[in-house]
Amino acid sequence: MKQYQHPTIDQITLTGVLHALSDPVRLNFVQCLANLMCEQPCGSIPTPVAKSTMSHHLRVLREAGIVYIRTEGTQSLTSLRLDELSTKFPGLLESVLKAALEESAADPAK
Amino acid sequence: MKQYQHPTIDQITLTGVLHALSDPVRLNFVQCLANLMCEQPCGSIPTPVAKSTMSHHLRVLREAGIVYIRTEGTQSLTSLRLDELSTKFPGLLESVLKAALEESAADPAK
DNA sequence: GTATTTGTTCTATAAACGCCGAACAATGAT
DNA sequence: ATCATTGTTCGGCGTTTATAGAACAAATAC
Repeated sequence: MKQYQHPTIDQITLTGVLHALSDPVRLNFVQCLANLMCEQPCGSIPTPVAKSTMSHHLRVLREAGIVYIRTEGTQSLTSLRLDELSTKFPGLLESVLKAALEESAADPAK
Repeated sequence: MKQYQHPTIDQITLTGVLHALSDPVRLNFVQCLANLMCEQPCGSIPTPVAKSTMSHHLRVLREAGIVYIRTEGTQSLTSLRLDELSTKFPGLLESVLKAALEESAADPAK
């Protein structure tokens, strides 16, 4: 397909990260990514939105520095930039993911 | 003046909190609030926006469950709901504030 | 009473956002 | 070459957002 541009660590901003994670669809996707612990094609994670919408969300996550995307064949493999984010903002993504987990556990609906 | 409505702990959502903190003006205000360690009138914290805009931002922070606002005389006193947020999302606000501090330390401009 | 202070609400505007379908691109399979 | 798979990009639509100024409300000071 094509190659993607990713921000370097010092280009990542806190507000950018928070904004990217503040959308339910994106947060849920990041949560799945963290659970699976390995890079995933976009299609392997179920989403409630159209694929063009998901492409937009992945772009936001990528430009915020949260995920790394590479292409292999026809699919684009997405992985969390966990190490780099932990370097830039220690504990941040961890506590967000923990909070997301607890919230979804407390609310069995949806 | 008037009294405000605040969400209960279980009405607070993670995406709501993240969204509220993803705006630079709001995040900066929350940072100041955390540093001062006590409730503050809105006007005591310098902001780059008009007071009507700040009123809007405070409303967002209040409705997200991040701040508590009460009125005394003509001024409205704002305080962080740190304890309640720590109960709902342990470590979250702490790591966001730590990240904000480190980011502003790394970038002496602005 | 009038004036001052502090903040809210209203109205408007411009930008950003989330969403989708259609068209397109690139790879892989038949 | 044709078809299927996997995503991206584009155009558009409706909603939300950040912003500010003007008008308003309430408490305080004079």
